[in-house]
Amino acid sequence: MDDATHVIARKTVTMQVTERIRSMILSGELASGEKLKQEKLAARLGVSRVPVREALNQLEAEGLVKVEAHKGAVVSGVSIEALREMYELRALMEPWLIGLAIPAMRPEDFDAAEAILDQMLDRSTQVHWTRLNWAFHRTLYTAADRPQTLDILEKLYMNTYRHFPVPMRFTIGSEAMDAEHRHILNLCREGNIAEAQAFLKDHIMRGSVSLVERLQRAEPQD
Amino acid sequence: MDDATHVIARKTVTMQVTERIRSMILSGELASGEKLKQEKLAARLGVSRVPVREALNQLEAEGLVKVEAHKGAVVSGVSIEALREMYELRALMEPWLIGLAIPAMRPEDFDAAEAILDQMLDRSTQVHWTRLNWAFHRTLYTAADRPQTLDILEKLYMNTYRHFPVPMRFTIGSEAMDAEHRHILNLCREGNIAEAQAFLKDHIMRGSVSLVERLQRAEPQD
DNA sequence: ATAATGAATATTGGATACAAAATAAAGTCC
DNA sequence: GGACTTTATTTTGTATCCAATATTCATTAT
Repeated sequence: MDDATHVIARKTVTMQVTERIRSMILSGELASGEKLKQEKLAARLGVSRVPVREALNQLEAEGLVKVEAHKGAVVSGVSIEALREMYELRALMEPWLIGLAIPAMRPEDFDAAEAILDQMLDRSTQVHWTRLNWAFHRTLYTAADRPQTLDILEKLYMNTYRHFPVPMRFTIGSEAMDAEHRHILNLCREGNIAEAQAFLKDHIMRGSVSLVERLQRAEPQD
Repeated sequence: MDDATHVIARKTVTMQVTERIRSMILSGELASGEKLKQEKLAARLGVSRVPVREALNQLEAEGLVKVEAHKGAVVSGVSIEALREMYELRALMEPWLIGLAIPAMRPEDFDAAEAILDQMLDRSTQVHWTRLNWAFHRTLYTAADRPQTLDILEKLYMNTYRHFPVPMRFTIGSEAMDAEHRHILNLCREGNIAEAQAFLKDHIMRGSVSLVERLQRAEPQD
């Protein structure tokens, strides 16, 4: 087990703890519904309870945990309805964003997006597929210069992708998905705003139904 | 179990401090850019620094303060560009929401909305005009049953209305504004989704340009 | 046996104490 | 006199300790 050798300067302990717990949640190491006891986490990370508490509060703001007064924190689960709503929001906001971005996009933006797509084809990096996927989408929107909107979307991403059932995390990086991404990128290159918006919206909604169907099959009740 | 004396308790100190500071910011008692020193606030509220710290972190998540490591917290100002973006987001999300809500709205929803409009005409309550305004809008959207979207919008509201210049806080509750609100409500009653969406969007954008113009006149530079 | 009641334990919330960093204030050198 | 260095003070970050609340578990009564 690696540990302690992580001497991070200029970063507050709370920040480090926050990042650590966040990545444990996003990776699935901490599953939905799991109780996060301050003392256990503090001992495990070699710090006191205070930064752990602040980290848990921070993560609650990000929607990753739910903390109730005097009861403690649990890794937040997400209902199928909530997931649907998140995708609806994405389908609403992202086409709007890309419409603003396209006229402002520069060659380096296209290159950056394409580089990410190439990375996604690399089998060895598939573990991080979800992160690369968001990186790709975000790259398309940066030229729009709407930082608050991006923040909102980033939170939505974190809270959708971490709920992908395990088998799905590997199959989603398929050729079909790659083709869709490259199609979006091409439409951006051509400056075809209307088409890009429409296709992007469909792209997102396809992801939604695909995920929801999987989840409903996995746990029909509950 | 008869006395209604202290039944209100059940609230953690951190929550109380959070609400107190939040209302101080929203009311303008704490102005944008003001430094919020933990010790001062703690002494003023008669608590230790710990709940104050947690409150400041919570308020940062809400966008009301900005806290930098080792430097402290300040009441967050908002640039004109940021305000514009917030209004854009509202103009994007609220028409979508109302489109979902209208088919699901019930008589009591209409009544609740109208009651709020009547309240807004009461001169004595004008101090809370901004809150009533949001209450009205939110009432229009509750039937849509999109809780996460409402949360996002609520944050946006808090961060736009508190930047209204003081004179504006009293003039905005005008007859013209009231007429617009009632027009929106009527369109909902009629089930005229397309018109309601279009008018609502214009309504929001009118608010945006009105606010931005005021702010630019107030502080032309910066 | 089951439900209700009340101690015992575990866990979180808050206060105090200490450490680290930043800001303010002297002091030194040129 | 001004800029840089160094010291002192202030302020925030973290750890430790105590208090409040929730949870568990044994006890008792029905």
